[in-house]
Amino acid sequence: MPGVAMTLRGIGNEFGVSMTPAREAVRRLAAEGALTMSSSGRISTPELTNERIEELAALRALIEVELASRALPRAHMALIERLQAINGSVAEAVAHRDAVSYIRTNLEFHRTLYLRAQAPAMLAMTETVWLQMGPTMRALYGRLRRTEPPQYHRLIIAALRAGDEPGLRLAVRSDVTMGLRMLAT
Amino acid sequence: MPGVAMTLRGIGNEFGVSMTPAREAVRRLAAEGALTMSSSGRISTPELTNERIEELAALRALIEVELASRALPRAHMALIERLQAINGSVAEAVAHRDAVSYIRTNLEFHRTLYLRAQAPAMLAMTETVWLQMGPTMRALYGRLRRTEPPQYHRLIIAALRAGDEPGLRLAVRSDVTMGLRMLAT
DNA sequence: TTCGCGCTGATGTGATCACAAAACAAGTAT
DNA sequence: ATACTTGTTTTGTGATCACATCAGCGCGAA
Repeated sequence: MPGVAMTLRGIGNEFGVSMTPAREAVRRLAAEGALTMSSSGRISTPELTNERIEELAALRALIEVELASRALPRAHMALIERLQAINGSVAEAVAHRDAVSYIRTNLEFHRTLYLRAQAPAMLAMTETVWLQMGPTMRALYGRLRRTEPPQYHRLIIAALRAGDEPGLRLAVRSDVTMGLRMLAT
Repeated sequence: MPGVAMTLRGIGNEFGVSMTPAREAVRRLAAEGALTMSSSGRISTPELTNERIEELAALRALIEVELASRALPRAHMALIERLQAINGSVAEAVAHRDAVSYIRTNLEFHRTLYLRAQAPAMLAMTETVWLQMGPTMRALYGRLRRTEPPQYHRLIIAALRAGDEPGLRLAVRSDVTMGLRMLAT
């Protein structure tokens, strides 16, 4: 949950290692914004303000639209079929109201598409943004009551199949901003 | 220089500390892409391929244009004058053929503008990109022989003064892509 | 001369410890 | 009842050490 505090010794014990590896993992995650370190070094999951959520959503929209656009010329039939299969898992997670599984499969859908863009630096940046939103997404999707799968995923697949670049950009932008608009209170 | 290897003990000695703080700093920089770690853990500065440079330039163009656009409504006279002063330092660095000073003042110009956007996550992403290009920029600007200061900085300032948002976007995009086009061989 | 092999030195990793600082709790005074 | 203070516990930091592993180098054979 956002704001939860953790200790290095606790993390080390949880994973059966000493403080040293726990420290390195925490410092790295903190550098990526996935964890927050207070001035005195205390560790906690980040609590995002609404402005921060809006900013991260804007970053996602910027970078992921570009990634999708770069992936489009390389998107063959096999990829589209994989995306459809993953989308089935997303729908299943939504039906079961499994927030964690929904987040995982949803991001896998996006990552599978973006991998085709052959742009590792952009993908890494996007995944950093995802990581920063992790606790907040989990907390808010958990209390969310929905049964319909994400509509924009179908639009993304349709645009890929048609080779429609403007349509793809719009679909990805809509999927990202709509998915996050419900996060901001 | 890109590709130069470093050791934890060497870094620790250089800064008068033990291996532990050196390790944490290196791991963090590696997580941000500012350093490269081989599969066996050896540390070196990154050697960027041309594709990587193009990708990072595209990221800069995407995010920095957005940052400039967000800073525009908040750009008052005092900020524009600060930018002009910094631009004078940039011109001075170019005249003295001081590559390091040029990179520093050039980035300070951009950062000063983007700070007004009130978008810390975007600024952090941009600075991460800068960090990744650091060694490459230094190596290639060092051998560069130029005497004229960056032309697009004047365009940025003019667009800010006129409140011209499309012009500002174009000027920033041009400054970023032109400045990096000379990096790709 | 060149390729392969074994060895030695160097390097990163993880554990443990001492220490300082911060957080917490309890007790007391107002 | 509340606020302040003091003592105790917890927590992160940095240093040091043992160890496994890898890179580099020299030696020898084809």
